[in-house]
Amino acid sequence: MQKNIKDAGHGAIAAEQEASQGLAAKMLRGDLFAEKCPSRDVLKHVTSRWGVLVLVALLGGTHRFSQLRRKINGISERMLAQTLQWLEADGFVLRKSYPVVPPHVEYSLTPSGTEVGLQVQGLADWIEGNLPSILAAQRRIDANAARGA
Amino acid sequence: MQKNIKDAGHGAIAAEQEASQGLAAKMLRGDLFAEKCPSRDVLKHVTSRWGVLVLVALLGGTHRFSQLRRKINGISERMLAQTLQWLEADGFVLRKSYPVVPPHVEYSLTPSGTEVGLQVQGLADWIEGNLPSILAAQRRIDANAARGA
DNA sequence: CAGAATCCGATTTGATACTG
DNA sequence: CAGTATCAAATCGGATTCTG
Repeated sequence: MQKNIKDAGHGAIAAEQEASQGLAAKMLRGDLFAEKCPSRDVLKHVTSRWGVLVLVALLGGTHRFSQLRRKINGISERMLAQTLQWLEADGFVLRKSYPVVPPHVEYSLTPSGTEVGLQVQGLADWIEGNLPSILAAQRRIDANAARGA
Repeated sequence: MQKNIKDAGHGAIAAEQEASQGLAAKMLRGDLFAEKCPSRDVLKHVTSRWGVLVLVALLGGTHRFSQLRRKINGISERMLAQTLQWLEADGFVLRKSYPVVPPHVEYSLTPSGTEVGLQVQGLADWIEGNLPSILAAQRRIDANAARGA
């Protein structure tokens, strides 16, 4: 493999698809299985450790920074800020800053953000709802593994 | 913060919920907003860098190790093995090993795995389908930021 | 309050080489 | 083919400190 993948900016999908499917410049959809497709970055932000939680939290409505921090138990200021910036840069989160004496900033989902939010909420809900059976399966499996797979 | 969070095993949800909602030992559902809830680990595996791709790939049917490796462009052997083990331990992936001369191993989704798979596929599809507009939004946003938000 | 900046340990990830 | 072992690099992520 070459080392110069650095130049593969956003035009990557086009190049990638052109190579694999012969499509022209007008790209219609991303391909997560393609190594250099920008969609991978978006997926990375959304599915980052805190991305899912932030999106689900914001589905509940506009929140302030410390509101989110309290709601998402265990997140640090650094990671919350970072995650919000990623999601904002992708156009999923809208940041509104009010120039008042004690700073006041509100975060909400854009229409686009609401759509991804709903997708990840589906996943989050499924996991929360099926946790008991997942834990049971985990126990069955490594009880089995312990005895020699 | 204490350092001994190590002891917080799987009983964490019960303790967590008991503390916040007064529930008894019989846990009915996980809570991703709770710091020590095991559901966070499951989410971590599923949304890990390659977890989503592996699940979506397996929705397409049974695959062998190297089939997956070829399909999921850019994944290393190490990470594919690791990811498959996580998903297997959570009961999402079924590993069948045939004791033949050139080793032959097949991976498929369990019923439970198919369900999570469909959830993540929803997300994956949305991202792939909306990539163009996401990229456009990204450009608008940092063009704006460049000029001074 | 809402962050930015810095320090630094813990994880993750990837090449590479080796094995049943 | 289907991995495991090992090492080095990159990144993640938290605690702390500082600012408007």
